[in-house]
Amino acid sequence: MSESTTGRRKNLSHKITELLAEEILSGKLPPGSRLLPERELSVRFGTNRNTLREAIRNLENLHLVSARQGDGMKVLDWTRQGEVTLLPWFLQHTRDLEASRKVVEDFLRLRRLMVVDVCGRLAETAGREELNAVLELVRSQRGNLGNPEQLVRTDLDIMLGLMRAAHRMAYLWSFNTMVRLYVNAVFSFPDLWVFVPGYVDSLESVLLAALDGDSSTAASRMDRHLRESDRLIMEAVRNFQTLLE
Amino acid sequence: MSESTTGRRKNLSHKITELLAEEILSGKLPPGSRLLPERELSVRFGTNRNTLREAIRNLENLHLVSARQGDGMKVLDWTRQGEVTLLPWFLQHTRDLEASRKVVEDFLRLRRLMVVDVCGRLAETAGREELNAVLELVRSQRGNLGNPEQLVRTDLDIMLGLMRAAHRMAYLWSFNTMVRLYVNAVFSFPDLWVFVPGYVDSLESVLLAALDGDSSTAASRMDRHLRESDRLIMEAVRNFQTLLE
DNA sequence: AAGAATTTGTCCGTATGTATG
DNA sequence: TCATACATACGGACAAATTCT
Repeated sequence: MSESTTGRRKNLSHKITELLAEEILSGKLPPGSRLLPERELSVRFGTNRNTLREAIRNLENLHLVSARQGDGMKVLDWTRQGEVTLLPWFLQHTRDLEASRKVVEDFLRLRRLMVVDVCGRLAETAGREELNAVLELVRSQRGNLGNPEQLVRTDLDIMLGLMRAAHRMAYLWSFNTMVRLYVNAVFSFPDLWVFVPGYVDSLESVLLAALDGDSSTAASRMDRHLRESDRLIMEAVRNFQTLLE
Repeated sequence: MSESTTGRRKNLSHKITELLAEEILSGKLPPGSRLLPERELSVRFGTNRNTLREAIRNLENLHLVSARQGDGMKVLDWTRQGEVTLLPWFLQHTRDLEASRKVVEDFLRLRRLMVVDVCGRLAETAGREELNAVLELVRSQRGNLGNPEQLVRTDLDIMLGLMRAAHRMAYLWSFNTMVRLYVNAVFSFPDLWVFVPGYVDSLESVLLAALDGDSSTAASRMDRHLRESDRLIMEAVRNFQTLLE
């Protein structure tokens, strides 16, 4: 399912995955309902069993359906059993604006928790060179103020840089997964490219505190920064959703 | 890759995935090195191209390798670009005990961050019936004190129950992913089935605070509980690793 | 600059195994 | 016991992208 995060050309099985995911996430195929057998589905979509099975496997990886040998395929209760990779699919196919707003809100909140936690031990885990490298990245943002897309892109790099600097692989890998899910969404909606006033100064002060050996100050500054940033983003989301109605 | 989380029989492509992952994670195939072409690899593993491509796709999903049409396949810098799903693979194939210890530590820490955060708004987001259901689950643990495996299993259910009760899909789905990665590891090592003294009382007091409308007390209690629990688990990990040396 | 060689991407058809009801 | 339905594996053909000559 890395196709959903990269911008690659879509193959047939991916298109079928989207069609079936749409039917499931929109409620047309509710949890518990059974899918047609593979052979019949492959006829319905005008393809062969192998290609269709590709699509089924994608749906299984999203925990949208489960297939049992000898039995058949049924739709799972994805609201309870879904995987994190389901997030972009959900946002794309649901028509429940309130639910998708909550998903974005929680997603930002998770990001904040992780980043702030990492900042809280930055001085102990990161080397000065690494911190300086991120600081330089932050300062380079002054030159990007006229280029929103570059601003967003570098902002993600800064967060990733902090994760890398902290040398916590589990955090970095979890963050990688989240960022990859997020990046497509954020680049699809320029309306959400929102930055707080004093953006560069805020982040700069975080790095300076860390370089000063004061992790807890770094953490509290990052917390304040992200809370404000997330608040603006959620405001933008609401405005954007209002336009859709 | 759901095969790695479920206990299904391993097919050929999965075995090939493990062989190649082992070579990569052990450093035999370092980042930047190129893999043999698909056709040659399929011969080397005594299979056909399609089955081998299955394995390659698994490695791509783990962000261990990338394949480019017309070019070839190369090993990625997985320490920087790995996905969260790489965690169990890393733990299984690395021989770096210190690194794997840190991974487990961070994993537990992530769990704590998420669970505590959810507890911090439990009274506002969860219904009384849901909280009572989790409370009942907690109390049922008294009857499982002689059955460690059931204790572990229900402990996971309690955490998942809290996530569900809070009605935050992004949290629940992220947590689902983490739990599924964790569950195999934890059930493979009974040495790590460690529970703090007063386990049931601790969790009970969390739920009672939430039912009392006091989310912040619930959160701080859960924080204390998980810090102590994680500390014991890490101690068990260290003891276990000492035996391996 | 053009074309040949190499390599992955996509899709199809088929045969056989295995779990389920 | 038997039919059904998914699971696995193999082989082949052609398309598309890249690299090299």
